[in-house]
Amino acid sequence: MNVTIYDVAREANVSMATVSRVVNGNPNVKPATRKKVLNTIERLGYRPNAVARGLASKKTTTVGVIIPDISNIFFSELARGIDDIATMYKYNIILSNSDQNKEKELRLINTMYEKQVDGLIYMGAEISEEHVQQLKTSPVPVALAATIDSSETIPSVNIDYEQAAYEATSILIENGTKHPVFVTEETNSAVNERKYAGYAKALKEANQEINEDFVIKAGLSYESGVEAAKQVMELKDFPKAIFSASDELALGVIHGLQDNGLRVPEDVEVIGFDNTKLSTMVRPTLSTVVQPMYDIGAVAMRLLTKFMNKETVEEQNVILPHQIMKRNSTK
Amino acid sequence: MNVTIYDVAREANVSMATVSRVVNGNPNVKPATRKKVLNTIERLGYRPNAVARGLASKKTTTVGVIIPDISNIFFSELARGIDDIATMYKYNIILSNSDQNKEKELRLINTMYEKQVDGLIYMGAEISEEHVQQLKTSPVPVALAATIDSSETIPSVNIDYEQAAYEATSILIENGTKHPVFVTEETNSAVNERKYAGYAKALKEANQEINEDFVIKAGLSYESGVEAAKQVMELKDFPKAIFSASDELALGVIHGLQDNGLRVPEDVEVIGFDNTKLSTMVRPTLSTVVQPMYDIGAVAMRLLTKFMNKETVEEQNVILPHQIMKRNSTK
DNA sequence: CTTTTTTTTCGAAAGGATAAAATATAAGTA
DNA sequence: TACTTATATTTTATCCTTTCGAAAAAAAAG
Repeated sequence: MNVTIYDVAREANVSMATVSRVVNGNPNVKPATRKKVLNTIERLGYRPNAVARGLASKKTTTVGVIIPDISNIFFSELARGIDDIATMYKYNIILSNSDQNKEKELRLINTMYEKQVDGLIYMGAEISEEHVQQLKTSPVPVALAATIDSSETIPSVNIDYEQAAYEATSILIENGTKHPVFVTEETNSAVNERKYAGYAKALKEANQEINEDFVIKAGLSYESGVEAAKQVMELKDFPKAIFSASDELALGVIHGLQDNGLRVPEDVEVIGFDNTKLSTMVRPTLSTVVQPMYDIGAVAMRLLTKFMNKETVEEQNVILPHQIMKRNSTK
Repeated sequence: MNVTIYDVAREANVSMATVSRVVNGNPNVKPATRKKVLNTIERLGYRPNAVARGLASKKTTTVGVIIPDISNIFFSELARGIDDIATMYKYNIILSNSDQNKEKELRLINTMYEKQVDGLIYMGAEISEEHVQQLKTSPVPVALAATIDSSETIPSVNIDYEQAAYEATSILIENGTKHPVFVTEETNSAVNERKYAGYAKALKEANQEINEDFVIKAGLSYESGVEAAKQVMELKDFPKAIFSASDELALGVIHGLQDNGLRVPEDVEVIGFDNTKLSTMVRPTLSTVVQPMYDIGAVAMRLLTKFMNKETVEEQNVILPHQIMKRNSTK
């Protein structure tokens, strides 16, 4: 049926091993032989079977990518960074959505192992003990991207969320709002905790006792942001500045405010987080914390290649630089 | 090193075949034996090797997905639909970005074949003769998603782009603009041609001679939209209505207009295409053609499963219904 | 208690490559 | 020319399952 390496070997009058060497670009092949084999391959339309190769070599040149939701603009940007570097190093990615569902996450990790991926990139909010257990006993290298496990035992690539949140909040305080509102995702993740910590730190530094009414737990979506804006307006004497844990939420917040006749930034300032493409797609354009999503994905994948090649890695927990991008939603 | 089916067989005092049957849920196993094997599997921590299985069974339960750019909100939504249905049918997806680069596309198709995917979902703008050739001689089923090959010989899932564009344009005409502007992507794809055809049809029906100055070729991005808005404003006596070939472009157009003091929809109406999440994330909210991206992906994947199961398929070229969502960017 | 039928289980052959050891050929040196 | 050394090539084993025909065991029938 299908043309195999054996067919090529027979037709070219060489052994399978020689064909294999030609296919894999091994230099130990006499030019004349190489040419002969190449011709035969061409003539028969031979296409190497990566599955057979994977079984024999124990390498699939495939890495698993577990992602909360690829249709989310934040994660899709990360995924793009991952895939570009994967391609650069000749890997393909098996991508699966977890919806941050613990069962599904654990199952997916196992599926990836079954599929014999050479490495795994994992993204997710809550890293439970079971997660750590399963990832630490992995048969292949693992790297977390934009994901924190509190034990810090698994290689990862992130920014300094606490510091970033601290800076963002501080800007609002400096601009004159004593106690800004924090609109956060209600997900119970280490990343969120750190953002909160940074927010709290800035308040403390300004000698503000933290008021939990000013911490609004919202969903992940734009609509939750609109909703959150309403909640903010219901606060009596509500603060004139809002720090949002994501850009999408921030957009919702801005529109929620505008829909109720408030002006941004004149009446209320808003600062976002992530610097997704969305941040330039609003009016006013969104001031935000630049989290280099693409780079996080790319660096995580690069890190993974190092592990897969058994290169030595100096620092397993990479912190990428962030910055604050001031646009027009803040003064 | 690794626990294999052979180890399990030995420890459980059965043959490999029996273990295999247990693992695959084959009913022809005595309950007592099943239990014994299951215990051994548990005890040894056996995990089936999907690569070996793939080689032996010639099925990898993996499908290839070639996508222009996963970080694009339109495609990531499609991808999500694909993955959800794939998961439902126990497939995993190998996802690769093509950037609509012909070389890369052709190379990726080949890579997918090498990896022995059980099927392939392809998305891309320009389907050349070579593409058709390579896809038609595929060793596995193929389905196009939101992608048209003019020969219509490859199974596909789309909406009726011409009709949709016709309807969108007609609305603008009915609202009082004799000859709306069409801001389109400059990519030379069959989908774009059909959108143009629909636009032209609506004009013709309104007895308007088509003015090519009113057809503006832009890039794919938001920024191109902003740019396009400027071009529109430079047209003397420019039309008061714009039909944009995508939502992202439309957002750019709206903001480009607003940044120059024009009001939407009072001064200029804008209608988009796709109904991505973006369409509700602008002010005014965007009237647009609803293209069910998620469903297109899902249906394409479903179609593919039918082919992979060798089920008979009534219609290979599926046309999903579209609709017009009127929001606030039109009167 | 045979014989027949049905249900379980086994053994061995694929499946298509790679990898390590062994052999053959070519080139270099004394 | 004979002997090393280096370069090419072949041989054989292995990777881990599934699959299928055959054997064994169990259940049903006579």
